[in-house]
Amino acid sequence: MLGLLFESQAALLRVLERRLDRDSGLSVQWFEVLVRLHRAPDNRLRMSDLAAMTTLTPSGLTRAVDRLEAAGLVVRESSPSDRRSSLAVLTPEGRDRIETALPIQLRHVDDVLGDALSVEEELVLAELLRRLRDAVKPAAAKADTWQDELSTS
Amino acid sequence: MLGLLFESQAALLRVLERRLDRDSGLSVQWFEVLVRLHRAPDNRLRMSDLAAMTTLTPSGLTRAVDRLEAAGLVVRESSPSDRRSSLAVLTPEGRDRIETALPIQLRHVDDVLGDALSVEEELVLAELLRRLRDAVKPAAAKADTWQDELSTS
DNA sequence: CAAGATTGAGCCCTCAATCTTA
DNA sequence: TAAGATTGAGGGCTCAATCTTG
Repeated sequence: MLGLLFESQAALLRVLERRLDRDSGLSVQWFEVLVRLHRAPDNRLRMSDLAAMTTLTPSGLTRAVDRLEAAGLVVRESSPSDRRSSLAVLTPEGRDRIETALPIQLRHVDDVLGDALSVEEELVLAELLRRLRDAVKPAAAKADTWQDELSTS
Repeated sequence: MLGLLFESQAALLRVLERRLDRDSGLSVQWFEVLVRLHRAPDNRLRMSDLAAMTTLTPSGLTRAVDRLEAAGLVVRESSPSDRRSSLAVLTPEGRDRIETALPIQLRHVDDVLGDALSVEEELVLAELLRRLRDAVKPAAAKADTWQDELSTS
């Protein structure tokens, strides 16, 4: 059961990150960050909130945003309310990039999942995984936007 | 749905690898390899088969076995039937190590999963994940031993 | 030429420590 | 003292190329 979770995730990740890189030139981490920012109000999010929403640690997020900034897809702004925190903000170029990549990637997800599960089974799986995640990572439950975007996948 | 799979796996992995390292001094990759060898006939497996059973690529497996060998938990032997392939073999020390670690880690898995899901739900989740994995990584289905070991988890 | 295993190069992540502000 | 973010050190993984054997 635990092994299955790891294996299925790893195998799926292999296939999908390959396609994501080939079609859109993005890593999974970049994709995660850009999707979150794209859905966020005003296209901006605090670094620590972003870290809580993705599979990255705060440290990993810092490095990822460094590279996204160097690539021109994101910029950092300092928070007006709290001088300790900084905000990651999507640039117009980053916006274009994720808006192009998203529908392509969603189609790939459909392809892969559609072969294995029916629509009803996908819903059951999603529900069980949500419960699992919420138990292990409560922080993510608050900002739960992925499945809005990916619910048909 | 896709996001949930990644998130739940990542969050679970964080928690469990922490405990595995603290209690048994093993990484998840080492644990995977040792479990597979422990269950294999004669405690030995070809490198490529081992790679197909774990979340590692052939390349990653080579490095991991290098380190396991340096740690004295595994040794390499050349295959008698095919001079191209080598076999990873569990040492007595490796055997002790995994036999100590396994029950501890299974308890941790129970702790974490038990909070989130009922026994019936775990079975459903396992079945769905198995189908998903088999669709994406057919190679793993052949050597499907994890859930024997972890079915109660 | 294909299969099995390995290595060289490069990338990126994590932990722990550090710096700044609340 | 804690929260937010970052960096220094170290480790490990992947891809692509290579070497050996079938």
